[in-house]
Amino acid sequence: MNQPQDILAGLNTRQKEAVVTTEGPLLIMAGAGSGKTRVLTHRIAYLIHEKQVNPWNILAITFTNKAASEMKTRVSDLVTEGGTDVWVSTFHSMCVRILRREIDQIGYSRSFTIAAGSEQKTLMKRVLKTLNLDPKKFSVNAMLGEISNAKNQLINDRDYMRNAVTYWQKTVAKCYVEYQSELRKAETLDFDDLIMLTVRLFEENDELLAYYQRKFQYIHVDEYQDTNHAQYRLVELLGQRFKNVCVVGDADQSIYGWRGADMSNILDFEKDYPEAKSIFLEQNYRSTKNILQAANTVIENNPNRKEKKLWTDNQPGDKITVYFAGDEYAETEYVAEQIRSLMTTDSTLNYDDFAILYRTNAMSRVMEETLRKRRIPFQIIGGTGYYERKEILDLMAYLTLIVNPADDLSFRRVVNEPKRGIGAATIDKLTDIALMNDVSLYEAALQAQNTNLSARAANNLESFAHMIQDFRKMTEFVTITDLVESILDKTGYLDVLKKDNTLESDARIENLEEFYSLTENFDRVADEDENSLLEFLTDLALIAPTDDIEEESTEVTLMTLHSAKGLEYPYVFIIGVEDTIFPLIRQDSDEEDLEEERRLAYVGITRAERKLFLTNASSRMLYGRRLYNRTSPFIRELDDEVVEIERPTDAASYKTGNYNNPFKKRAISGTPVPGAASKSTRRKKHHPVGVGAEKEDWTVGDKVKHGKWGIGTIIQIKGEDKDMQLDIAFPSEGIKPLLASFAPITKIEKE
DNA sequence: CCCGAGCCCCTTTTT
DNA sequence: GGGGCTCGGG
Repeated sequence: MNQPQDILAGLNTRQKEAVVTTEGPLLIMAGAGSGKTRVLTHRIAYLIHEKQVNPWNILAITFTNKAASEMKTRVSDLVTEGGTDVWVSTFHSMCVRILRREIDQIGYSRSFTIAAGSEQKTLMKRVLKTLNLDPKKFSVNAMLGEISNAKNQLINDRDYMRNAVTYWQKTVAKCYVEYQSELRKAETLDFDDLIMLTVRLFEENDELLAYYQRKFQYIHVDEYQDTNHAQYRLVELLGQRFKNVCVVGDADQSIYGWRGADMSNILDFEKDYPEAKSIFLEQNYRSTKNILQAANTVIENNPNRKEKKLWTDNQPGDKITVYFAGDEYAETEYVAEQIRSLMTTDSTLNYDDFAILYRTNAMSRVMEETLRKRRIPFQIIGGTGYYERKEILDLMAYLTLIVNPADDLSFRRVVNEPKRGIGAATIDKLTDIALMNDVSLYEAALQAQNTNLSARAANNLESFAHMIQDFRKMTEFVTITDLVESILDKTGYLDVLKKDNTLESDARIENLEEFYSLTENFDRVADEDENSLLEFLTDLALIAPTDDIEEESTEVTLMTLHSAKGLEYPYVFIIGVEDTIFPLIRQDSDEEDLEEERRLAYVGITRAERKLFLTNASSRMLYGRRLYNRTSPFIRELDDEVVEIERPTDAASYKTGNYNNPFKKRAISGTPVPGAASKSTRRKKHHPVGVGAEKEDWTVGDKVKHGKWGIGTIIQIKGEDKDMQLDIAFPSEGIKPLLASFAPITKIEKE
């Protein structure tokens, strides 16, 4: 079986070439569905089998943990032994693994914990407060975003401070320094620290770097188009010695720019590695000709793009169905009905042959409702899900504090949860005490008796700290499942919920019980010798939404377009394909953002194997507001010949249907045909109400001045009062849909 | 110190 | 539409 010819069997010429080109830098430009995972796994197998490379000298970096474990399995299937010794992991997991061994060299504890999402926010909120900053001017999100960007650029807090020029930068710098020092004190790293500190570790320690360079003789990076600068640098450092760096990716699928991903990493690979070979995989094995043509014509609208054309030997297949619904309910009904009727027609189909994709998580709710009503089983991937629930976060904070008592973030979260008479005033005092003695809150609490705290408060704190101490001792000899059970019991957490006896508390109890399936799974495979609690928490922190997709389930899968990257389904629905929603346009969106949105559309379209549906609604409720959106330009960009349009047959819903024919060509790209606005929204009296620009009396044709984009013309008015939306054409920016109550605009008086 | 009511905010995508 | 936060009363 395991002969080299088997390893190359079934690969096309280009794929074979990519597999056997093992020495030196290699760029594999792999279009969607061109079999790149196959190439990567076969290449690794080939290295082991044919080139006698030790599995442990091979590194492969994937985008998600799931992709990593799949790759491991597939490599193991191809080689006789050693498949599991290959390092296959995500950047973040790899860095954790390295840091757990080495981070003490740069002064951190090796049992550091990881702060994700909501924890970072909580911390940043406190930072803003301590620095007395107006949260209206400096939002937690903006601040964290800026710091994340800096870290992705390998700029640490001190460098940032040194280089800060503007008031905004100087303020960010202060926050960055404070944020970092809090994390540091808590022996906690955020996601970006994992990469940045690993790079720092290597840059400051030649011997250590040399060790890992010798270890990783063959390096593979998948989804290279979505690497950021820090990750780029990490690969560069590791690959310097052997230069056997093989990167795989597709610039057209670069969709993580907002997260610091830098497409030029892949575009400039040949410059960075002058001796690099490039191989292009352009034959698609996944989709029908029509689907590919749709994908190709859409992506061709991106001006800044390297020419590339996917082709396939597959059948032309069905046309793309574009459906115009009246509102979001009609839209989801249509999707549900299609699934039902397709399954009736073709009995070989299963629910898991269908995926429903959307631009924002918020859009899953109506879809969810409809599917539930129609009794179609489904799973939702990602979103504000399980791991963001209060009770789960509380429980995880307990576990984190137990394993890392220095973690003040977790301490704060659970010290009075459930209520045990330790209020804000007490915590403030304790914080001062801890600060003065240079100890953690936990340590300060252990000795609360010897302080000026009231006897009652001190007692409460001490018994809390002792309880944590006891849990800490337990970890040495009980499973995580037992530990969790003990926490929920001894802290009284479960009791409080039980006594509450409301629908909500029942749900929380259920969620906590679900947590046991995680711990039990982990306990089953846990290594006796390792600090398994720490490992358990690390795994949870690094989990990606798609890691949770149930392979065996027979359910329809709902997820964002981002989450769908790398996946494929016979039938794909993309819902909410409307202007300003997909592409998602925000007030500061620019041309580059639009191109990334288009790449996202490309990713979405190419997920479909057999049949693609694009749906939209002429009116939809979003974030408590009813929006009236035009059809997405992406629909307009499709070739007429690969599309068939469907509209509601039911007269009632047709009434609210989208009157705008998306294929009616526009005078100038982005400028609507005169009269295209529906009658109901065009000429309405807008009475001055509210506080923003909606209190003005606007008419189509009015000239306005925008704070950022200068002078523009109103071309359409939708909704009224606080829901008023103005479409304004700016000479340099094109058309921007603005929510009047937020828009920084003023009317220009006629001269 | 706790809890509830009302107010306010926001509202993209995720390792 | 919904969740987090503040403020005021007990």
